[in-house]
Amino acid sequence: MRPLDGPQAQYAQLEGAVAFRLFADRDDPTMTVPEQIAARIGDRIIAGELAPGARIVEQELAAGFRVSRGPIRDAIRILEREGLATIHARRGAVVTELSVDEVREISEMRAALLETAARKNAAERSPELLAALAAGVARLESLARLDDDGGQYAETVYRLSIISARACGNRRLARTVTALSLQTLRYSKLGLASRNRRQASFRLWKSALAALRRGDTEAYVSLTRQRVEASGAEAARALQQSTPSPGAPR
Amino acid sequence: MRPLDGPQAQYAQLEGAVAFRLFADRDDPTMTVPEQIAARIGDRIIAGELAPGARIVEQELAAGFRVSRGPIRDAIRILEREGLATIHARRGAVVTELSVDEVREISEMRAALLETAARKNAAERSPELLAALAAGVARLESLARLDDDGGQYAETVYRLSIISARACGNRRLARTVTALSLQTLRYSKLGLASRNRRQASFRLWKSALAALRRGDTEAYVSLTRQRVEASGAEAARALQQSTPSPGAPR
DNA sequence: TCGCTGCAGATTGTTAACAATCCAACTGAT
DNA sequence: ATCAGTTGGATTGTTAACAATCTGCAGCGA
Repeated sequence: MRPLDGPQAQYAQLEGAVAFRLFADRDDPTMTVPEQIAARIGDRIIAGELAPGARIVEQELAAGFRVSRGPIRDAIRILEREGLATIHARRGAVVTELSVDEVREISEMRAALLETAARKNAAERSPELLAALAAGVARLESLARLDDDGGQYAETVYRLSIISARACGNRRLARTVTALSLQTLRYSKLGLASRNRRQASFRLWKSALAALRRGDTEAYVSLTRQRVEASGAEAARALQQSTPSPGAPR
Repeated sequence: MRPLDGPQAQYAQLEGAVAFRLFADRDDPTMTVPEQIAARIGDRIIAGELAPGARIVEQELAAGFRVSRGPIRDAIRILEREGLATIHARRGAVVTELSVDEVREISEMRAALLETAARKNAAERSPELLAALAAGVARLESLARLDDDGGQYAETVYRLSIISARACGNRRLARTVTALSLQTLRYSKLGLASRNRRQASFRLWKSALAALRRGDTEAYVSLTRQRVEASGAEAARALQQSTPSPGAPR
């Protein structure tokens, strides 16, 4: 973790690539220091470097980023708003740890919102969206065959969902879908770890794209809902299996 | 605005009734000081005491609540998360001012989420929910006839929406619906200012309740979506009329 | 009159020290 | 051995002072 350049760079930019940012598309081109710090910590959470349940200690981060605890506190609030951190009053923050039920809840919300987006997408059928989806689905096809942990596939699905949400024109809906997807991305990767799962997922995407191409709104909407629900169910199943059942004897 | 009792009451409760709190149903029974302050400021925003666009100055609030700027900053972040305040980096915070388009965006999200909730409600048809809805709709009937500004009617509708969202069992969805509804409540009141509008709204509620009672899921879901969309459209229309058209001649 | 420049006050952002709280280990009695 | 009470260290919450930034306006020149 690279520190800031010094106290004189109070409002300066933190260097380093920042992926997966929720509010990266904001009007503001200049991110504040707490926002940049939140972005860097968020990246580490998504990458799995900071495991779910891990404590987030203000002093440690302050030392790491060479700032005082004030901006760090701000950054933690931002992470909480994005759902990546959970603050327990007077007991500190931890990396958010989702239960199986919470993964299902998030999936249900994603389905509702992405269905709305899909219906608007189908009504508009903009060439830009079709091109972006086609490119993404092509990428999915090759990634589905790959023999890795499914991380790249899951990230591509994540990006495609956001493209679809953004294209519907409802910025607030897009932000919410992004936040929800980001929270479950860690768990979606688990659900897409096997090649079979990825290929089943890919078939749904392929059918959905075909439906959108031929202007079959109802089929596109229905397939979109199906693939969101399937992805959520897979993530929940994988999470349940990875967790040693809490009530099991011995 | 009543100040805190003094520095020794650092973690004490702020006195005074707090209505319309978003996170009131939290696990934590003890609210932190910034949360209580945010709740009090939020109340003033909802009540219209702080108008949309009004500046929120840290020093003023700090003096009013007799705390330093730290907790006030925290409170403003909470209000931002709830959508009631908008922070402009290094330029301070203002009471969120929604555009007509933003009201429509929020309405669209509410429709998507409340439709999902309605479907689950209809599948379960719990006696508790039916009773709560019946009581609320009865209250709507009498309020629809009243000759006031529609504030009470709008607040009852707000509460009914939340009851429905909570009953579906998805806590996250309920929180989001609550936040969205809270943001538009100020504008919904405008849309329900005339008795005719309230009576049209009431007819939709009455039909929806009847559909739920007789187990007609599709009708209940469809009527729920209709009433959310109608309410959003009314709010947007009222907001547009109340705003002197920005591009008007002269 | 209009636009530019550079102060000055107001306000936000940051810091470091102090206060309050939590948690876990220790104590001692039953 | 178990459990209530106590104590100390780690950590969060708060404060007040200082630094950086923004905004409006006076002054100046064209």
